[in-house]
Amino acid sequence: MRIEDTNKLLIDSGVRPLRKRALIYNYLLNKGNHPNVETIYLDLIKKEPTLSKTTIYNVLNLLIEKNLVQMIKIEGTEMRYDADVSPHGHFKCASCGRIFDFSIDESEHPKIPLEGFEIHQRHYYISGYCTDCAKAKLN
Amino acid sequence: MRIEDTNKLLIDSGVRPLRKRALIYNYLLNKGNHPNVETIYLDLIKKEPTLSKTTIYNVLNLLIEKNLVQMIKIEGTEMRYDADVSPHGHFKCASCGRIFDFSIDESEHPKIPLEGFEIHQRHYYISGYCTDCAKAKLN
DNA sequence: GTATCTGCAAAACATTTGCAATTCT
DNA sequence: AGAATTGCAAATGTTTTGCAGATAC
Repeated sequence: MRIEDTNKLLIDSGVRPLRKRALIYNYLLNKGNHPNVETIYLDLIKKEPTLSKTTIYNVLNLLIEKNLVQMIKIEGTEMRYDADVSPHGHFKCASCGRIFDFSIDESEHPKIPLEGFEIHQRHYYISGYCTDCAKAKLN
Repeated sequence: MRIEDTNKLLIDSGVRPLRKRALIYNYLLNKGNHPNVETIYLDLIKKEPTLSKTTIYNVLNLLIEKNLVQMIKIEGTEMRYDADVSPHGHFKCASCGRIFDFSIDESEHPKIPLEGFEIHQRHYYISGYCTDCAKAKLN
């Protein structure tokens, strides 16, 4: 996705499309993985040497508030960030560390046996071995 | 559960049933909630004044390794700990902060559309408002 | 008696905050 | 110009680590 299209998405959500904001959001949209702040920082300072981690935190928190990005808590102590806010699950491979997205059909969401509870968000996290690592283990 | 029974569980999992280990595991088993390290510490030093947080971290990491305890990452940056390692979900109330357990029937687990992946753990986290807070909001 | 465990203090990280400088319109 | 944003440095909060002393068997 081009920066201009990213700007448009920001404007549509009531966020002023500032240069560094758009850069960070564009990065998340295009990479499609689930980077931590460190990775975002190291990747982006190549093209934007004055970018700081504080700004990355600021922007991410803003984008989360505007529901353009979601936090993923699948790694140890750090947060991962995902520009795909549609309902989907995450699989973390315990061996290679990669995180895989998978879709969950609406009809497949487990019923929550909690009477009168109001559900806002669902997070489905799976851990185990991905195909590659499961195969490698057999050898 | 009595300490003697906790000791037995530890031995069955190949863990030497040391005094402070058993104390911490027994606490988690009996409380049945999802305390953070701070809460465990404050509760247990009442009866075991020489207990340190370092030991709590050490013991928890050992119990996790032995699959007697699982980490729950539903709060901001801190870890919560749960001695119930059977498959179940957690609901976090965004208003009062309480965490509720709920069971998920085996047949209800969503199918994971990832060919050849080996699943070890499933975490299902829901956030929203609990019944009490949902009602309070209406007033 | 020896290996293991514990606990203090310090280190290591991730994230937030205060505030002055910069940028945007 | 004026309001919002940025970035440095410091603060905060959680978890880990190094190592000396204590404990278990």
